[in-house]
Amino acid sequence: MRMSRLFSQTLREVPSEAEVVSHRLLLRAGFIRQLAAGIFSYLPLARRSMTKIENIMRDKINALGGQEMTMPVVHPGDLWKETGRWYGIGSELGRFVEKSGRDMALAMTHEEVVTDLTRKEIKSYRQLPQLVYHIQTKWRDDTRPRAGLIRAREFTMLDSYSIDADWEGLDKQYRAHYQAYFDIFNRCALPVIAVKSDVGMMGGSMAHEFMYLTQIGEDTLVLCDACGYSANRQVALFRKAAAPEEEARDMEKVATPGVTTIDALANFLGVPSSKTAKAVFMVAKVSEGEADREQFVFAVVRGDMDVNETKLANVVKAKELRPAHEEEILAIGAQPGYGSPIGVHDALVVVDDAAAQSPNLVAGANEVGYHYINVNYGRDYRADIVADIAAAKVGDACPNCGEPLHLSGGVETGNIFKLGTRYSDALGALFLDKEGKQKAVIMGSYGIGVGRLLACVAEEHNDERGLVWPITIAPYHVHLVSLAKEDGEARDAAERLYREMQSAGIEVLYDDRDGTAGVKFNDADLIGIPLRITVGDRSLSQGGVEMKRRSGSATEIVALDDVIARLQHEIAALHKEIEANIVEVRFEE
RNA sequence: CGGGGUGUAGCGCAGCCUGGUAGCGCACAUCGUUUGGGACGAUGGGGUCGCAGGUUCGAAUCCUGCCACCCCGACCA
Repeated sequence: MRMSRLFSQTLREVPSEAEVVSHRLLLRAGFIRQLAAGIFSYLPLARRSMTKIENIMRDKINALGGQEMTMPVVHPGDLWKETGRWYGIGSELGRFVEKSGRDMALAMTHEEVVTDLTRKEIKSYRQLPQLVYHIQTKWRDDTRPRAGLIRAREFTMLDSYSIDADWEGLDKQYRAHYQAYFDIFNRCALPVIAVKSDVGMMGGSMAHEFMYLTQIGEDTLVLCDACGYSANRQVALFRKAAAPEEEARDMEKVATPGVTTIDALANFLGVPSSKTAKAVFMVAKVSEGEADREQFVFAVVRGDMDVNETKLANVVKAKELRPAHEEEILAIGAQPGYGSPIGVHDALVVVDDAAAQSPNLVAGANEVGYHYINVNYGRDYRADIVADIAAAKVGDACPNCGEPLHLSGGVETGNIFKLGTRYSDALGALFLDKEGKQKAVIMGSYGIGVGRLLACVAEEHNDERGLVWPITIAPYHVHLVSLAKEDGEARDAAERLYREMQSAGIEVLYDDRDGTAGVKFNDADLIGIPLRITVGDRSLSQGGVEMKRRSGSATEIVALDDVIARLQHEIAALHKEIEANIVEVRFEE
């Protein structure tokens, strides 16, 4: 490609809307342009890189036996009503009405459509297992898109769907994806870790997320350096210190004027916060068929812990959870600041297992200015649910090995879900097994965001001058910079090299523009193509052209006749360096 | 959805407080001089000042409403 003909231009100044480095550089280098919040055009340079990413994905999923297809972006609302997600998902699902008056949905994911296809195509165990995939546009009307391609509303995603006759088959395909996904990220030179995660709106029984660790990440991960335990904070477990064994003492009301926080309470009574019970008031939205119902949720954790809202939402089967208003709290017989489950009514009481096992806690008296001491679960209050609803925090003990946990930010670049029969049951995707018995197919779904992956690679591989693409997904292999002033020896050499590279299959971006060396070098650094060849009178007088890697500072003079062979060697070497970094992963159950 | 901020040429910004019909840098076009790390000079093209009302002889500027975009939070794969 001649740069004089390239559609996009580099920007000297950063558009003011861009804050994170990948967004800034992708804009400045002319890879992307924003049309609206979270909606982007992918210009020719980005398109080339994304095509390379997609081809890496195709390689890896094809190797698992995947069959590529394309499912639509516009879906009938009825299909989403059949699985209940039309009602279960809020404004994030794009909806519109056809001219005939029929409800339609924009694809935010494709479980409905692939399961609908499955129920029509798959009749017998003889057709199973199956693995189908596509690379397709999704629309998720995120309330707050941000950070360029990291969190867009319209984006392209690889998603594959496994269909099996039995659970062993699902396990096998799930593990295969676990490995294949690491391979994909490794080939793109993006370091990721896999963490256990919440199943969220997908439903199902097990999920892992592939996380790129970075400050700008919006997810919080809980990690153990000692044994490698890793989980999204939403589901992270931790070992809770057992409460000391004590005889239950008599409950007693004590005056605690003006003491409304756990810290103040522990201070006032001279007890550790682990000897107190913290009350958290939430209101859950629970789906009941097509309607939603609000349910007051009274959560209790020990004072030294916080409620994990995802865990809580899961145990109460809530689609949404919000803090309760003061009037709602008073209405169930509780008192903000002095709340406890003792004597409340019309509330779903959820008690964390550690709080339930801790004797003689301090808890509110549901009366302004008073607390109870020596409150004991079972004797003084009851629960509808006892479960782990506490959030892991820095320094908590690892659930596997007991060593202290730490936290990190992460961007979710991919995820894998064991869907089980969540969708096949809902849509009746049934097959006949060997015995002629009708069964629901067992499914898994697996996804990677293409644009987000591109942005994460840009976030990981850059320096103060611009992007530094790994060879595997760089838009071109070689940036050929001509410093020829006018027609002459240097121009002829550059033109000749450009033709030779093209016929040798070397992908080359040729800077044939008029302009100064500074402008061209700066653009080359900004765009970040891995290899740079510079042709000018000076290099010719030194015996040829100058070759330089974008990632390093060393330059080498290469004779004109050797350039193609040297480049082929360098390109192969760069590929080899990426392959060398690929590590064997083990599947963490 | 709550809090904060910003909308003036493709990009970055000034002008707004104190109303008088728009300016700077970069980019773009032409010519000349330059040419190995963002050159110089000259000339030129490009803006219904986010949109709609209002106040006024007169609005980028003052008032009201709306919209868009960004950041923080809530939310979310």
